[in-house]
Amino acid sequence: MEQNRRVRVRFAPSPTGALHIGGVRTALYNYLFTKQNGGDMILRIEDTDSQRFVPGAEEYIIEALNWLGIKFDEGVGYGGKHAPYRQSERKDIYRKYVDILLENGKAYIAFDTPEELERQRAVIPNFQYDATTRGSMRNSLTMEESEVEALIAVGAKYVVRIKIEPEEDITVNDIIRGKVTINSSVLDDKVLYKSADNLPTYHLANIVDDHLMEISHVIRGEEWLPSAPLHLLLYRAFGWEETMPHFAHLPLLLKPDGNGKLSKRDGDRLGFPVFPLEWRDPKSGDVSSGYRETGYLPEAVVNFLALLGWNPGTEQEILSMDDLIRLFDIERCSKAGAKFDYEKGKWFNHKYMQEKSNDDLAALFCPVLKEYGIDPAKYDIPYIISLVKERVSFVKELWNQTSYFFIAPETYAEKDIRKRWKDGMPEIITALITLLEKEDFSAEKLEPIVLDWIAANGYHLGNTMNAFRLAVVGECRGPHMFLITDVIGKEETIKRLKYALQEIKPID
RNA sequence: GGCCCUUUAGUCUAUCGGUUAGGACGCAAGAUUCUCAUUCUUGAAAGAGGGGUUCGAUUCCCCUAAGGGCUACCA
Repeated sequence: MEQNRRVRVRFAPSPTGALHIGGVRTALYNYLFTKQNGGDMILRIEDTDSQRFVPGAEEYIIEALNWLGIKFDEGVGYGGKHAPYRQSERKDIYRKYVDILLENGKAYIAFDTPEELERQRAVIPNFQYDATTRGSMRNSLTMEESEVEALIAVGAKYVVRIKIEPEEDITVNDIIRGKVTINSSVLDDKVLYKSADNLPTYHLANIVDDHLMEISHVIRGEEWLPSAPLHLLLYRAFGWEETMPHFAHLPLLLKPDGNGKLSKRDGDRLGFPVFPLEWRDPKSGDVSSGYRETGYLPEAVVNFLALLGWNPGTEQEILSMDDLIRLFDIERCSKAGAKFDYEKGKWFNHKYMQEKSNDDLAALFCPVLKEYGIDPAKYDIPYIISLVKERVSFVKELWNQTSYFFIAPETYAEKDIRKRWKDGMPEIITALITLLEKEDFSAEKLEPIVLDWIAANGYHLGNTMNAFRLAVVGECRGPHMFLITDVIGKEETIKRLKYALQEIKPID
């Protein structure tokens, strides 16, 4: 990389809805790259499509990235010396630069309406507005200057198009893909400035803003690779090629079924969230789930996403944000799209759950308990969590694993009744009640007493303990039995055993 | 259709011409255990196909195929 230019990157989403997980990864890679280089991270909102603007999207994007720990130095909501950072507030700037292009002959005015273009496309196969066709269209290249002026004076709608010179090989040097060359003849004279809303298109606004905001590296999705040559031509047209940013086009995140890139519209259709945060579409009212609400830890999401398209080259997979900033290497990014593997995401969350302290998990779990009508203050929640945490991947799953600590079972798992509540068992449980009633109930004391009693009477250890477990828990699962009885106490344990004796009928 | 990008197990990937092709998720089996889960151990599983270049190709080149992207007054 040439000169000692300060590293400045931007994440430039369009506020057309929730940010999807692929966009999050793009933001993450930008962040990792700029932070490891001591650079700046800029948030620019590209709202030049007034038709597709969705209220709330901008706030959503900021909140989502904030949740994930991706921090900005400048931009919408953060301020900075290049403000404003919302493109809709930069109209005058774009107009000025469009005029420069018009003056130096790099762009021209076209009066063709969308309907007229539609007709051309219907009549001429593969119609493209370019050097071969613009001579027969209604534009400032084919019309008299006086006529153009007259039309504008009358208020005729027009667009500004870039004038692409044909038969020139254009090479973009991509950090990830190397040199990508295409011939200018396959490019069309893209609209730079729209008549519909008097706003620039992405292409123009993007180049002007990246230049003005002194962006050093453009790290974006592969869907932009085909228009990169156009962007290079625009830098040239403005005479900015010397300070043009470096480009890196990231491989796309693909649907797990292998049909296309992951998109916002996938919502929950694929069986997992595609959004970082829950999103309620303001128009349809549809709610799509988010990673946060599903119970993901932000560290897990960041770690998982970082490894979709990049890896450190070692066998280490659990990486904190600081690790990632230190190890990230944009040149090591893979080139091929990555299918989104939700199962692996779950595994990451499990790993991060295990690293959380019991107190931290308790703080996350208490709201869930309250939803179920349990008062956490009455229990030692961190201790209960310590008994079951290793068997869950999400905070919400803690409820399935701990509900019997708070609520006595009313039904019993049929397969466990069938296996463990056989003839003679009710009598053994009745005898167990008699034993328990006179014993000390701490786990360490009770365990040898009960085990010795089972052995002394010649009962089957597995069957007896599992019947005991079935009566107390409702099914045969959970942590060590005497740790459970220790938590729920003598009175409750005996109550549950007595209840089970009336309720459970052996199944043959 | 045109243009561009890509191609190692089901999935994410390591390998920068010479390896028993490594790791992880998932899957299967076993061990541990009063149960389920965790954990541990083991296992099955890959270089798209065809040509070159080379003493030697997963690795470099070409062709084909497949997948993906773009092809709007959307980003």
